[in-house]
Amino acid sequence: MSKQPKYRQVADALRREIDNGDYPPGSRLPSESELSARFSASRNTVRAGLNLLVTEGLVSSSQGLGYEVRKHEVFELNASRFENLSFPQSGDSYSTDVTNAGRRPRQTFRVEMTPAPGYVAERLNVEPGSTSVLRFCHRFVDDVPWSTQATHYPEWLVAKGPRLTEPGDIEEGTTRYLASLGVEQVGYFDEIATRMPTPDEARLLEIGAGVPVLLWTRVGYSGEQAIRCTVTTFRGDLNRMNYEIGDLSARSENEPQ
Amino acid sequence: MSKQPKYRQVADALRREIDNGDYPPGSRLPSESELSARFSASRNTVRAGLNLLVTEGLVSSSQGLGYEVRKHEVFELNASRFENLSFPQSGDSYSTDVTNAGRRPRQTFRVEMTPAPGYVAERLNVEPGSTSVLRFCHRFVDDVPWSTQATHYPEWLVAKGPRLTEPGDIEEGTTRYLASLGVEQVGYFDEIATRMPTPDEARLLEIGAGVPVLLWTRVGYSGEQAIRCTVTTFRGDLNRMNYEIGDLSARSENEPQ
DNA sequence: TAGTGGTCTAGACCACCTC
DNA sequence: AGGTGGTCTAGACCACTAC
Repeated sequence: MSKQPKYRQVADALRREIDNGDYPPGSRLPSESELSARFSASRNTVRAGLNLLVTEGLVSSSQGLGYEVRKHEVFELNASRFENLSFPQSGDSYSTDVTNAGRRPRQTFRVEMTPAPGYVAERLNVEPGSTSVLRFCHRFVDDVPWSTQATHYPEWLVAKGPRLTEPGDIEEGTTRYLASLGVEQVGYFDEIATRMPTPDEARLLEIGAGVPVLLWTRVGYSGEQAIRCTVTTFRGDLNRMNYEIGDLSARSENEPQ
Repeated sequence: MSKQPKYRQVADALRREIDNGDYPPGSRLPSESELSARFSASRNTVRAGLNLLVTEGLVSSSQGLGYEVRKHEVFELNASRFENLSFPQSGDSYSTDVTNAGRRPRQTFRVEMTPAPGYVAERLNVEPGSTSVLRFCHRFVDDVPWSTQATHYPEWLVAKGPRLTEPGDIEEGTTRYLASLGVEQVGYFDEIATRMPTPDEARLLEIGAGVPVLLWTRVGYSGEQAIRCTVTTFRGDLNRMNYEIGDLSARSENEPQ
């Protein structure tokens, strides 16, 4: 073992004490000056150590209040059932999911015509920069920013389904609306990635340092044609996704062996 | 617009220049002292700005070398096909996938008997702390640490399949071996989450600051029984997962509309 | 050897929160 | 008012990389 720099010793000691339960989730750490005395280090050095814990997502800090141990409450989203073709739902599946979990959903919504970003154009199989309809949701659970969702529809589809450009919600859901026009989604291609948020994302989702985002890109197909590309950006500390594959009908959830 | 602190101005300016292509991926940023002169700020302030970019995953730094703009090369893993029940593969699916991509796979491997961690016990439906077999892989692509994979099997299954405890690879694959004993995996339950790496994970995967991990937990079922729990920890900057749902057989991948 | 980033200090002043 | 974290400085010394 090589000698660790002092700020790492500070971080390691505090991390151990947090893992150990000395500082449970939601509790406050000692102040910088107390830690400075305890570790015989300058305030700056202690700050460097605390900053490590912040970027690890273990604690958060706020001016005038101190450092708090993060609590993690996770919302799980079933991506196989979500909008599943065999489980048709009425209305907005996000709102029903959240309400079923006993939480209060809220969302802001807007529609705009916009050139398709390269990433989206590629997946919709249209020319980069060609016009697309963007339907954008900013979603909250109990007034905490939870995720953003941006769905792009290609121009040719708007000709068939002009209501896609309507600024308000589509009552029966866009999937159902398109199906009523004979454009039925028969399959999805999902991509999942993670990275640190851009400054814009950090602002929209009120993410502090040390929290990554979970990116979920879903392309919906009707036969050979891609008809939509939905990019959902989740706060990584609050969300988890799951998929069911194959036959899980017999699965028992409770009694241990 | 409120006035930003100086170290944020430094970060914002450099971020804009990076996005703008002034510093392409793989290139080096000016040295701290040069930036210090350019922004009329102390070296410490410039360092605070650069540290922001590091924790955002945009640049990395190394002693004696300077700050380098990260390049992102992503490996995509198809989780619906991977070990898919209808697409049986011979041998190790990881190695074949990587080789098919024209890269060189390498892995270290070990087996141990160990108490099942709470997280795993819950998913295997066994008592927390009861014995399980852990088969652990540390995987590299072209000698870059890529992921770790820990598969736990419950004790009762080892009685049926004693070769699970063999320290070496199982030639035909564990899935196939278990099937030959009448324990066939008929379905999976996948969970996907993200967070910042623990210090241990950061060491194993050689992750610097600003790179989250992607956690993939797969529980395999044979009828009502959970027979394995596999936790894969990916470097978030190098990996992406995808799932295919429904009927994508007609999907066209190339010609724009 | 020269230049780079890594660590550390001591002290100053500001902004925010609680009482 | 007093305590908390947030910002910033000037300077010192160390460790690593390149030449």
